[in-house]
Amino acid sequence: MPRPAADEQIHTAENLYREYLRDRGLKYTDERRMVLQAVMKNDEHFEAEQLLLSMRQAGMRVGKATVYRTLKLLVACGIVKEVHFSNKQVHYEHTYGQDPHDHLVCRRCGRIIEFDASEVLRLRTAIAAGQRFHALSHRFQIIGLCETCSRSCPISVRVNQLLAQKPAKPRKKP
Amino acid sequence: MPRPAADEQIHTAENLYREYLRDRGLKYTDERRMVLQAVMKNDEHFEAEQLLLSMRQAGMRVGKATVYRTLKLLVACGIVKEVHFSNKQVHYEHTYGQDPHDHLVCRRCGRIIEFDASEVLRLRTAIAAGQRFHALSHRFQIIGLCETCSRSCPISVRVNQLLAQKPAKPRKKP
DNA sequence: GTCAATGCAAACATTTTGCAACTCT
DNA sequence: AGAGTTGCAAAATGTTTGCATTGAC
Repeated sequence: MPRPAADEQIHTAENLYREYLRDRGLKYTDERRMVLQAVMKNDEHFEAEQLLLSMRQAGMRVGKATVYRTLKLLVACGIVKEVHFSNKQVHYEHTYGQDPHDHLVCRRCGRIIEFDASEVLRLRTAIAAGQRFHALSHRFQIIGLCETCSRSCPISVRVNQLLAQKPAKPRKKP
Repeated sequence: MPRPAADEQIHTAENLYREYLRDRGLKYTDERRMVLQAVMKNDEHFEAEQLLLSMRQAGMRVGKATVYRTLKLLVACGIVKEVHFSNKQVHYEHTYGQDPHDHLVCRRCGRIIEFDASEVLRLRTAIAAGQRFHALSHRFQIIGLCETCSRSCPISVRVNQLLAQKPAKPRKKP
């Protein structure tokens, strides 16, 4: 499960990206190149804001809007994929050159475990065929408890975890 | 693919809900009852704001915050499930008493097609077992083009659809 | 020279929160 | 009576947009 990509891969991805842009009269700017690099060099999973931060810390100067705009491009050309782990921000992962995989998400500790997606792909093909649907991609995640949490986590605790409503504060009286 | 639930089902769901609340010292209020009813009677898929609106149109008086808070409860006790169709709001669906299913999402026209999830469940069990993971639920969607769109939609158009960035203007040649 | 891209700040949309008043149990 | 709940409006998020300026081709 390699996190950051090798330089080699970055290069191939860059070519794909460049071609994608050229083909539709878009420009290959410094910013777009930098975002691609940052995406490929960072952890596999990330969020937009996080990416922006890590880029700035690395001394690159980019605007937030550019990051958001560029991520869309990268998604469109298939180098990056959107993942919805939480209900808040979108998460991204660079999938270029990675083996297809999906995720197990631990509801308690948030751990993300990847697993090989071959079977899922097979199933997806079968289902799509049955519905005359032209499948292009999929999202699959299994939600539950990882080994550690399922051992240490009595049901009552689990249930309260689920209850997102805030702990119901102490009350003062008039 | 029944959209609204039968009164019978609403009743059973209500009991489950009630018990869930009682078990942890929460109260079964009018608002909570109304939200449940609205959820079950409306279309299978909906968004929070939409639900609020339909409730108000039906003459019920509830605050937005209550709707959001109650939806969380309903998710927690398994009557409602969150679905991420778009990157904007969360969508919900009431799953109580419905056959387990997942979705095909047409990228072009947004159509949602449901399919039986038995195979997915089987696969999920196998995968979870292999990773010593305790699966509780899953999210699965296949993204692509529905039959109609895949016929009428030349590649170039598809690609521009993907490109969420606004400009994506026509290209003229030098 | 053109047309597209950038950065910024303002706009947006959705969801969450603090708090006083209120209600179930 | 008292813990939990509500509604409201304000706050918090995360993401998008308008526009003047800058930059790629």
